[in-house]
Amino acid sequence: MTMNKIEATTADAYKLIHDGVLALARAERQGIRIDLEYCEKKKHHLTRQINRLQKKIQDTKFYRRWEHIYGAKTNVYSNHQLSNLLYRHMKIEPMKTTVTGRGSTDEEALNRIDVPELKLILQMRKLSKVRDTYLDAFTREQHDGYIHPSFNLHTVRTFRSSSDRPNFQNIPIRDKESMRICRRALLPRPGHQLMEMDFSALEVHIAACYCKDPVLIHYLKDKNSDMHLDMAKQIFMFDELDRKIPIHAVLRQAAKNGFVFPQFYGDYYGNNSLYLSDWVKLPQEGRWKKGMGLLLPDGDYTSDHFINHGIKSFDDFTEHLKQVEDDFWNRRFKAYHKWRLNQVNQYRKKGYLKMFTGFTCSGTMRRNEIMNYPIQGSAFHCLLFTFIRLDEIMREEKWDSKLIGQIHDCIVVDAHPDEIDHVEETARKIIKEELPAKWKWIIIPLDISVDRYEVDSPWVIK
DNA sequence: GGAACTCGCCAC
DNA sequence: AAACGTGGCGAGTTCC
Repeated sequence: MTMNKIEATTADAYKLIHDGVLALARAERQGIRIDLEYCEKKKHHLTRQINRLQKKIQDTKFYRRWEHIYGAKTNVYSNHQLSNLLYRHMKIEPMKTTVTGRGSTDEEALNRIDVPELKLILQMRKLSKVRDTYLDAFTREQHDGYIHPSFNLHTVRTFRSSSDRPNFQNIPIRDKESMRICRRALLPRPGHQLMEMDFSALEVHIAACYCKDPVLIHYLKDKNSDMHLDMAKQIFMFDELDRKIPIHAVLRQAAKNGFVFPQFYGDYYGNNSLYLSDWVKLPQEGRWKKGMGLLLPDGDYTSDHFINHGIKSFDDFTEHLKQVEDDFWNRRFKAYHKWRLNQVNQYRKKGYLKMFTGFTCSGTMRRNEIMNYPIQGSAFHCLLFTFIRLDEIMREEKWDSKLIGQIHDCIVVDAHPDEIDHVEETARKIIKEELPAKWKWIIIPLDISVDRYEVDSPWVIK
């Protein structure tokens, strides 16, 4: 068989890293402006809130029981102590254990225990996370009002990037309150505005480039098709769903986060079943009774709907998802499945994996790692190339706008308002023209979505 | 008193 | 048979 010469070499990979390091170093030197005064004020404010919560906890019977065991060593931040208190002294059955076999005290576990004081502990954890991991890091790492996060290209097994001091790649966004508090601290330069350019579903597009699964390609190319909605129909057994209707969109979201993505990462129906039954608020033991769970599009409760379709318990639901999974890989995405099996076989034969971008993954890998590394790495390399080219053009054309960071599939720009349209156009051109010209293996058009923040306003989503 | 580990939790 | 990929980081704990 003749080699289809679309794959890059190790030398190409080296060049990408070399150019990438330089481009990222320039972004590091620019830095991100922070609102120091806000950070200090907010830290004080959070400290007062945390202290109030701590006092409230210390005023309870629960705390006195804790103190009875640990005396002067009692510490409400100690999960070790909390675990002993709940699972040894109070003899509560742990819902799950940590890797070392202790009863877990994470958010999910605490939420299942009917002790009101645990809500206060969780609230304290959330506030101290924001204060200690983010605001405190910003003020500690800042110099003249700018932080300069490092972007590393030499630390990650998949040849993705990482970021540290401070980590720019894990600033809260999902939780609205944490997002507001942390991102309020990050500002554009005076007269500028922040903008983000996100690749849309980048990893899935790259996965499709690797496996060339016609069904997956169709889902990505055809705007009228919707993979997550189709999976929601199958999982929740509806003939028709419309993503524009809120409750339908909720089921779509559940299918996406509770089935499709985990499956792509190598998860299996057993975990999907736990996640999804929890999502629709149905119990994981016993027979389901009428009137349980969320209200569904057809006006029935989830349990009624499922019972009508022959699913009468959590075990039935798990069995259903087992069939959905089987259909997912052996019918719907059978070419993707075949590619995954082939990846594993190739690795077993050769002892390493080669990415389309020229990188070699070697060392011992588990099955899921084998299937994920090339996709994750190559996806990031699309971003890195775009970042390098933007940086070059920015310097050539002497933009006042500055690249300031990158979050795996998203580029963050501190943009001058007069240039912002041009920045976006330039990025689109790179992605639509240069990238597929450089890498012929990109057989599905990539796209970006752009978010613009207001002039002189922080990085807060309305 | 510091290194290494555990746990939890933030992002993609 | 088993079963979710990649990171960084802070606080608590344990080890030396």
